[in-house]
Amino acid sequence: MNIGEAARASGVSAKMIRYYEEIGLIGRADRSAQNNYRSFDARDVNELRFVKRARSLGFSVKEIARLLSLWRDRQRPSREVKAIAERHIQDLEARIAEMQAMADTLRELSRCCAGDDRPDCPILADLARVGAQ
Amino acid sequence: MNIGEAARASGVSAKMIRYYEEIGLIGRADRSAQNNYRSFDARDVNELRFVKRARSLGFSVKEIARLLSLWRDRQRPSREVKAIAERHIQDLEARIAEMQAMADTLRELSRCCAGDDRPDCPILADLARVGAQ
DNA sequence: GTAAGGCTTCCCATGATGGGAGGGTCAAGG
DNA sequence: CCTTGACCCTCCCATCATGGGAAGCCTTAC
Repeated sequence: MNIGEAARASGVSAKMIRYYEEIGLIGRADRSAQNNYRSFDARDVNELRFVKRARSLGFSVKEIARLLSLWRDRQRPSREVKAIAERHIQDLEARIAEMQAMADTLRELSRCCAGDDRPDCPILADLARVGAQ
Repeated sequence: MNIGEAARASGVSAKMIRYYEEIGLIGRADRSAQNNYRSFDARDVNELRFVKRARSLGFSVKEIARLLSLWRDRQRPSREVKAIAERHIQDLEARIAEMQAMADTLRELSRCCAGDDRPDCPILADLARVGAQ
């Protein structure tokens, strides 16, 4: 299977497959001796799908590297996997809370803004406010 | 006022002040003829505080450029400011929803994971799952 | 034989931020 | 007068994951 087909089968772009290989997230693919094309098998595609799914859950490449190695290790303690997941959940929750606070503030400011032809604007007034940053 | 003092007064790092100047978000600061140091006044600091506050609400530099120009324009229609804010709120909401979905999925997987010495792990099982990406 | 499409590598850009090197400037104190 | 420390300057590099695009080789089909 060439890289294009592996990309289609896994949902990871050819560009990203090469990148993941370069940074060592996935192993170096075999090469055809004739044309130097990368060659993938079903195992590789499964690995790429794993990466794809983990990315879609927001894991960083670094976290995925760890998850992949735990996945390969039949003796892994599930504790370690769970710990990575929990840490990531906390990270997501923190970022969500931060953005939620931004959105709440903005909704309130927007609610108070007439949004017409007049120049008076509580949104700008808030941004220009001297106090609390 | 030198850049260090302006940084302290505005909460924007000296590094970022130079960057904002370079990309044209703020005007080029006057320079002392003697030593070529940038020179800031209260007006500049107010502008930097505006930028700082807008960044803390998650606006991109591009959006802030627009907000700054509306702020300077006494004839601005508040409609335009509100439109920018509303778009940004929607953007935030979309990103929050996305991260919320990730967190929900992960919480469920984590809840089902024993997190002990045994290798069985529904989190890895989900990542390795062949179906729906 | 040629055209299309796939593969290769290499370089560049993104967005906002920080780190650090190498070198000029200034003020205070010995 | 000289040193020291605290500024300031510019320039380059790194982050993180992703895509764009160029130049060039290979293969397949017509």
